[in-house]
Amino acid sequence: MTRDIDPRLLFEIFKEIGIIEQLSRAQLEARLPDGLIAPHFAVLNHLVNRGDGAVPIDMARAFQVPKTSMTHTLKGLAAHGLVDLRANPDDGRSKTVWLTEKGRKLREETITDLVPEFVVLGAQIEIDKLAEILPTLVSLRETMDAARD
Amino acid sequence: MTRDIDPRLLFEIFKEIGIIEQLSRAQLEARLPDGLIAPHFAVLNHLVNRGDGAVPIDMARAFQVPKTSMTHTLKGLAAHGLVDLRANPDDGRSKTVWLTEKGRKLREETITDLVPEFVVLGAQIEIDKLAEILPTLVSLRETMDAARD
DNA sequence: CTTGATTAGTACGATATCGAACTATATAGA
DNA sequence: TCTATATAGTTCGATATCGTACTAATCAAG
Repeated sequence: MTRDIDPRLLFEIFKEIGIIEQLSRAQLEARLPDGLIAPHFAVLNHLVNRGDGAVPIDMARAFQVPKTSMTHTLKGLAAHGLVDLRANPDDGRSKTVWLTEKGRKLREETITDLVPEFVVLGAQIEIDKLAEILPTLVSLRETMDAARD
Repeated sequence: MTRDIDPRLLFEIFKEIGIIEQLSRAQLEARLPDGLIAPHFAVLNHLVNRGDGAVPIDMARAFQVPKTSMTHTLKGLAAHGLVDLRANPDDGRSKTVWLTEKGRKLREETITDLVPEFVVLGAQIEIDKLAEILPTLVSLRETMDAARD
């Protein structure tokens, strides 16, 4: 016997997720230098996690943003000296993105700055419950991600 | 014995939430008429849930956006004939926001359009798990919301 | 009441997002 | 090899977001 989902459940979940996203983004951006916003940080973070030398179009796809938006974000990061853009030796149309020491350091410091905030938050909610939702969030994200074709 | 949270857990949760928010917003906006985006829908939805006649500044606070952004969003909704802006009889500085029949209908139809998408999604993930995360998301949102002073 | 401080909304400018159109390069098929 | 198509990146224009500054109305202290 299969059971259909109550659409209102997903509606509510997405509503809560939207609010949490907004609040967490505000917390992050409050700790970033002037002129930098969440997408800039996300790129720095991505480069640390996945490694330097990524191609802009791949990052645009990873973040689900138009390539024009990625161009703009990278331009901002480069202007702040946080990444270097180099030609891609394998493909004359594209570039590769490299973290500078400054970029690496900014990401590191921003995360450090966030930790106390996270600890306070962690003290006010049940950590076990938080740990439990992560796999479901990952699975939801993966399912939605796979569905976009 | 108290246990500190691992900041990486919250970091991961916020990362997943950020991605899910982006994907769900894309799904929503794909179903909205040209010129309308997620914030417009959020306002319509808010007015249905909380009732007509809300004051713009209160909605700005509810959505955690600057009042200038709310002015802009309401202007767009009014231009599309989805809300009416009227003077506030109780306060000459402010206005009240009222849904038009068209606005009510658009919200209704958009939700209807989303249902099939939600059903497909619901068929691919464990509904029980989804139902379980909602209370934790609510609690996380409430805690973060309360912390912003 | 009067006056100073506060509040709601808007105008404006800077930056962000994103679709359409364009350029340069790469790739695939004859 | 040629040529048509596809792809990466940029430019440009429209709209969105948001901080600053302003106006008008309200509130509060005396």
